[in-house]
Amino acid sequence: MKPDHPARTRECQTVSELLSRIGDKWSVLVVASLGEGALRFSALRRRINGISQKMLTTTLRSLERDGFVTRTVFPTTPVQVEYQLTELGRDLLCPVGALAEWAIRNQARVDAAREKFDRKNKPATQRPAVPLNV
Amino acid sequence: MKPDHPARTRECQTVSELLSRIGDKWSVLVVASLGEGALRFSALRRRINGISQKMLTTTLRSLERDGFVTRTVFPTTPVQVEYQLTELGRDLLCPVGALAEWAIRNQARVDAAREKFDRKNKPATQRPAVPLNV
DNA sequence: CGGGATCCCGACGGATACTG
DNA sequence: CAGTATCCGTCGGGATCCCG
Repeated sequence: MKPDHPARTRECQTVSELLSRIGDKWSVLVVASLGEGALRFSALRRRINGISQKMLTTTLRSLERDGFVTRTVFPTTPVQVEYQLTELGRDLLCPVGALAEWAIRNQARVDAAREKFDRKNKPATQRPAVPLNV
Repeated sequence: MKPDHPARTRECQTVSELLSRIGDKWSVLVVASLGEGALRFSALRRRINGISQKMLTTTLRSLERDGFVTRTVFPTTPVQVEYQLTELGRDLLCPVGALAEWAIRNQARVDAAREKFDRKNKPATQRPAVPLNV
């Protein structure tokens, strides 16, 4: 296939769309947390550490919709809800894991590049912190 | 390392942060477009197809800051600016490519899951399309 | 040509309160 | 316990105009 083949563009958009979904603030953390086994709502929330219950719900719904997790309700009192990766979800963990390794290995390089860029271009972007008491 | 080792959490956050950056609307498309060689601003904009000049600028600045692309200005009249992947940027293309392949291979599965979910849960979320001429 | 500066709007996401 | 509902601020991102 030619580098600038039309289909190439569509494929990139497909990737873009996937990244738009799992590239949000919490999806990857949720999927990774479920990577080692099923978890209940509260357990997930405790494990993820900064997530609000609203965003956990939203994220789980989205992942369920896309077929990455299943949601099982146990009609106890009070209710228990268990979340678990589907086979598609576990499958997704592979390429995401590769990206994860890359991110961990190259984090220092990115940080260094960023510092260098900031030092060079915008030493003046510093906030006055407090504009005094006018 | 234990599955719930504290460092595990930090690593996931690192991955989350990377995804937050390249998971935006255009970064991957830009990086992919530059994957086959350097391009000028206008060429990039023509190639990407729906991007505004503001977002192309913003995205390129961000990628430059993180050390993924270089920006070279040719002081002709009018100016020419060429963008090119760094070694870090080309390196990033590997895991992203893996994710890309996954997205392309499993697109149908995700779409199917989504349709199924929507049919089951929300047949009423359909928009009125056009609210008539009030 | 390659942007910078503004305006504007909708989506994302946090905080809080309430419910089955 | 596992949400839903509401309010609200922030930010992404498009449109438009201008500039060296």
